Amino acid sequence: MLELRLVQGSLLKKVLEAIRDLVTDANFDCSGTGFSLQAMDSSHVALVALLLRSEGFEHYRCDRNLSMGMNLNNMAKMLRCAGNEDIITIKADDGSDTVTFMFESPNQDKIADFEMKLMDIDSEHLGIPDSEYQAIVRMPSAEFSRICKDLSSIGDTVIISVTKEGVKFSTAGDIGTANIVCRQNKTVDKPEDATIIEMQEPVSLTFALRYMNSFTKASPLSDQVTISLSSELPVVVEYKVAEMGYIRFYLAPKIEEDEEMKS
Amino acid sequence: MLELRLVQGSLLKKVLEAIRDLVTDANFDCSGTGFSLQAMDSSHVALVALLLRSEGFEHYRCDRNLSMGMNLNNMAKMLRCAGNEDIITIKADDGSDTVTFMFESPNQDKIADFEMKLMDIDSEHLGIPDSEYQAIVRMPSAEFSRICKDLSSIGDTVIISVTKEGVKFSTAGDIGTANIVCRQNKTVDKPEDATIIEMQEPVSLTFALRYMNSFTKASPLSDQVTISLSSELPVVVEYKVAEMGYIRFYLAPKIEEDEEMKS
DNA sequence: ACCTCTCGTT
DNA sequence: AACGAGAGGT
Repeated sequence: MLELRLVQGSLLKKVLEAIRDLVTDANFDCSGTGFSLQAMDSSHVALVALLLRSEGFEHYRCDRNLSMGMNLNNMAKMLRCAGNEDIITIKADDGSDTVTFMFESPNQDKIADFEMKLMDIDSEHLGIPDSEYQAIVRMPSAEFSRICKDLSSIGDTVIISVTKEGVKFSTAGDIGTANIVCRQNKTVDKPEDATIIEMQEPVSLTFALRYMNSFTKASPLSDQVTISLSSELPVVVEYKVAEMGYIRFYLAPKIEEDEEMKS
Repeated sequence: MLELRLVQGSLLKKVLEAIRDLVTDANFDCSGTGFSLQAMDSSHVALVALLLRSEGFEHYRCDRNLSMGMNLNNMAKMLRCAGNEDIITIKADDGSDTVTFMFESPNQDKIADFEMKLMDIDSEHLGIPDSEYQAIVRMPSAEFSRICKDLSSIGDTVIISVTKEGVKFSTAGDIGTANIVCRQNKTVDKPEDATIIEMQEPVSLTFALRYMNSFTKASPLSDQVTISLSSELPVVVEYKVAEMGYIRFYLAPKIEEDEEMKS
């Protein structure tokens, strides 16, 4: 028996909007720790890891670990039927092949329940080691989103270069080139406007903008985004989910063309 | 000679937006009583009945009964040219094959007149008897609209079930099922938020969501909608037009599948 | 915070 | 033409 009651239901709605265009089917894993998901995108290039800790739920009952395979498009369709102020409860009976989403309007006048079929999905759950990163950039998520969107109208890839003064996003395409530099800025009126760079050593890596633009769909979840970079490691683009956990996107850097030739 | 002056011209604009995707051509009937329309939708499944009483007009002159056939898309095109604050006057000369819409801006600085060709439309005018209904639900029009829209992302039909505690909207589709229950609620801060159920006996009927979603285009006309249900009778979905009359939509229930087989 | 309106997109 | 996203207003 599973029963997870989330007062701020809009969080779950946003989580699904954030990952549904990257991942079509995935297993949600429930344990005492929380409600989590790990999945590769459909082209097996990027990885999404979601964690919503049990303490973030008003009520969290999970009698035994459960892995529920869901079609994220169908799940998103149902969650779109919840109001932004609704309380969302996720329910599943042991051994059942369905999951129920219950939506309660703030004044309790409207109660909706949506039942969805589960599916069998085989997925290897990767252990993701905690790594040290050469550079960690924290910046406003809206700004990062705007930059990726803007650059993708010029080129297909973005080179992210971090020095301790700032972070530079560069691209090149048929019509020209573009560079956007964001300076570190800690002394800002509102903390959510800050751009903070923690750098061990300069780093410069190249990524496909297509995936970056998918990642930024998570922007509504958090005012800030954290970008963790190291040579040889996938970049981690992380959005906090208020008081509950995070969504992390992993993407391997593009190898420089000359190195690509060597291999 | 016909001359109808409507101070709150936006009402007529909204009326047209409400019915133009259901009905393409229709006769507007003018008499001493008022300005009215009755038409089947293009697939002859739903019926629209509009009444704007003569008392609702600032000036109402209708020398003799007149039936004016109009293309509602063209009429809507013209009315869209009126500002929301404009006073609209509808004029027609006896025997003329055109109608004129005159728009006066609130400060009288702008006066526009649009002349539109009338068309011959043969329509049988049905007498619609006043019936007793097993259940009448009054609820916020925006909520009804949202429910129909949400359910149509899951299934094609809605089952509306009324008990004295509340009204339930249900659907089923490939990806799952959905039930939305609205409780009766008379004791609400604002009367337009109330949900009121007058029930003689429980009733449960099935309707095509496609039409319901067309009906809800009339939501801008009124904060509340009235849904009148009886077995064997078409549902009536009614929106009041402020101080003037109403738009009513009629739709026959779907017959249960097993009964359909018999026939 | 919610809703409306406008704009851009499919 | 209809829908969805974004911005601005209440």
